[in-house]
Amino acid sequence: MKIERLLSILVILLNKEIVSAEELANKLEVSKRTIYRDIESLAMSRIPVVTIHGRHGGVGLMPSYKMDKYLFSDEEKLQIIEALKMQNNMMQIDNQILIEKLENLRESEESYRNFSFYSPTIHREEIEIETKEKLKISREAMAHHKKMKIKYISFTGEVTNRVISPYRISLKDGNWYLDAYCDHRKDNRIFKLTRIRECILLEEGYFTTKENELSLAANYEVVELLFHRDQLGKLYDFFLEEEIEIQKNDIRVTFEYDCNKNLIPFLLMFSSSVEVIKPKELKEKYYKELNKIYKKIKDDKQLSYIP
DNA sequence: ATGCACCGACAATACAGCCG
DNA sequence: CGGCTGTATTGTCGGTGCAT
Repeated sequence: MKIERLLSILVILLNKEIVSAEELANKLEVSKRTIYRDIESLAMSRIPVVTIHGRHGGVGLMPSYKMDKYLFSDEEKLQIIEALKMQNNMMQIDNQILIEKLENLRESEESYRNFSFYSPTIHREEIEIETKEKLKISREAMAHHKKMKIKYISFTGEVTNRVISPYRISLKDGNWYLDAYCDHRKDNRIFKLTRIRECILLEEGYFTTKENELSLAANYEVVELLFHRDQLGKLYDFFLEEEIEIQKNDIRVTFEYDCNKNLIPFLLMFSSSVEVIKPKELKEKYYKELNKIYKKIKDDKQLSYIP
């Protein structure tokens, strides 16, 4: 009977912040004195019971005990720690104390250092440091609803000075982007962090407006490319097993791609080791780009040895 | 001042184990 | 089996101390 009551008290305490001895006594149909003896038994079993004196006082459990024994399993705590570490490494969010608290709550002593988010993007280490600084300013701007003044270089090299109100940071295809309302364009725009050359946090605040999704409707088309055999290793960075067809001398890759997005920079990564089979429009666009490069080399007088 | 946790002392009750 | 004894559990009472 006593054991059953002790368990009942434990369950009640796990579900409530503070319970008075009288409430427990009424619920379990015993006297308050018995409840106090039970609490003493729980405390002797190393269950961290805390009591609060005075008005609105009562009996409760240490919050860490609830977290430790009731809410999360060791595995679940580990997952939270990993997510926090990722936030810490990638976003420079100072949550070290929280991570340590959670690590202390884990049953297992084994430290979890199998994950590293040291360099999450495709950029050089120096660029990564610069980007993290921009991320920090952007986060601060979003947290305090402050505007930012930026110098931005567009894809085509056009330089503009803008005042923006950022509302979202995203990591896509190895690059950081900032979604923001642009005072200059009077519309929402997406800014690639590496192309933000100067960035200052302004005192001027902004009101949160409804975020507009800046995505055009996807328009998928089948793309077929032919790669040189020696590109196979690189191809697995971008394509699925079923999209790659290994042939005798080359590799045929067939995949669906949103033709609103520019595929040319990707193709140029493979220099002469790639050939566009279809669609025809992409092939033409690609050759046009190659022609531009060829013309540039041909016109360079310093390179007299080029035929 | 009041409400509540907390505790000691003592009594009542229930139950198990032992013995004749 | 019935009585005795020891132990565990619980309730009552009265008091102390702390927080509001």
